[in-house]
Amino acid sequence: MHVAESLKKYEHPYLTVDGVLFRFDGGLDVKLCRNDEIGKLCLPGGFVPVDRLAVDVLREKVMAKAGESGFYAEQLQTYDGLDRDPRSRVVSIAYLCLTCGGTDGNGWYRLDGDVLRGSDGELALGDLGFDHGGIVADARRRLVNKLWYSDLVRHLLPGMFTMPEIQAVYEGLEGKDYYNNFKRDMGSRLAPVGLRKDGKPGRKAVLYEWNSEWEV
Amino acid sequence: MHVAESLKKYEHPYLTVDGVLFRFDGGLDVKLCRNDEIGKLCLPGGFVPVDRLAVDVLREKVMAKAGESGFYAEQLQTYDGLDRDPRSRVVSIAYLCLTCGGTDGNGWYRLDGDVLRGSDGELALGDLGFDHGGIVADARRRLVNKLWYSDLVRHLLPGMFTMPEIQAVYEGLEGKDYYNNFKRDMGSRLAPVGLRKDGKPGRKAVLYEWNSEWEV
DNA sequence: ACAATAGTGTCTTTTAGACACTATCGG
DNA sequence: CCGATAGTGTCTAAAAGACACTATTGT
Repeated sequence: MHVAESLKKYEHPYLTVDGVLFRFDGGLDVKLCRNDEIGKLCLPGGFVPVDRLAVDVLREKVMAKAGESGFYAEQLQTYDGLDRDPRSRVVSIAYLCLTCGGTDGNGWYRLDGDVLRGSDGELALGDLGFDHGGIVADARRRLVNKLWYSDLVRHLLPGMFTMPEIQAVYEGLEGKDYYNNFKRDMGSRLAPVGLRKDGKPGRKAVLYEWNSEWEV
Repeated sequence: MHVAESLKKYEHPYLTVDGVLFRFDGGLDVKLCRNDEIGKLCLPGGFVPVDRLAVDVLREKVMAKAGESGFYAEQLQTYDGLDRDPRSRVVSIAYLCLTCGGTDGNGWYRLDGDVLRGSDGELALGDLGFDHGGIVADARRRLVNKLWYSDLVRHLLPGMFTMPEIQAVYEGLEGKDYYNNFKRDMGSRLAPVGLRKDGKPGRKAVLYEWNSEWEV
């Protein structure tokens, strides 16, 4: 068609995806991988070609660069600053991604305030490549904001979990104490499916799964 | 640099912006303009060149195609479906835009459920071009969701307004009744700045402005 | 028995919903 | 005075915060 034709020679921005993959294990961890070109830790991601959906490219790149698959992903925001990549104009669609435990044990960094702690030492959010530090901060804010009016937390937990376990996720992410009111506050989100039998002392915990009836 | 070089010949998606500009005047109105190429009503917007910010292009295009300026704008979501534009792969960053009254009186359509009513008749959201019907629906949902935990409503109102006026916006958008509790619910958001003196019968209403101290 | 963990009950405080009533206006 | 419109007070119901207490488990 004629508009598309006239745009053939039109120089337009590159499009990329970046994934902020979180897990929760006593604290919030984010997956990072080293970018050899700029020599910094970055979010996994890559360029979006004409014939592929951003989220599909995301899954492929996160698998290739970070060894993770099977995670939950939803769009976070699109970053289009003119100089976010000094090499050329690159607009990036960022995704908030959640997983439970993770496939590959490497590349996880505990996000504690503005500092990232990994097995190879400690760095600040601002030390990440490009504008990725800000993207991680935005992703965490979104995750925390949506905790109670979405089912995001599901994706940070296994299919079955106990009340103390899910409460620890909420309390860790929100930095607040729900005392013994947590079950009450969960309302109809959870459905009991059994008892946990671990060798530890103390009363056996009831196992729950997410109630599929529940909706935001 | 070498990556950018190697990407020069790489065919990548076009990037556009689309603006969902709302106003509130007894009901929610959205600004649309006719796209002559596809012969349908569409959101105002256009292509993003390499050297410009999406939001700047948005303002320019909304001014050029819809005659509106001075509105509030925040990013809504990015739409990247492979076939959203049959002519070629076009990824669009959509913006939620708000204004009070508007500059140009034309092109406003009352959004009432799924139907759009304008001076030239009535159509459904699904009759808009591309995926713009869905984008409008997403924008309204976002606006309504953020009403209480953001200051979005400011941008739908003039600098000074009365309690019944702002209450009407909330009640119209949420479809619920706040009885006489609205002032209480507004908490510290508003600050009184005078009295409205219109010629109409009834007690004079107190004029308020947004309290700059208040934050989400 | 006891430390450790899970879970229940029950207060108080705060917030939300509903509406009766008072206060001003113009004509 | 009367119909309109704006605004206050108060009562009840529901939700949130805080914590004492009970219930099980392994050692």
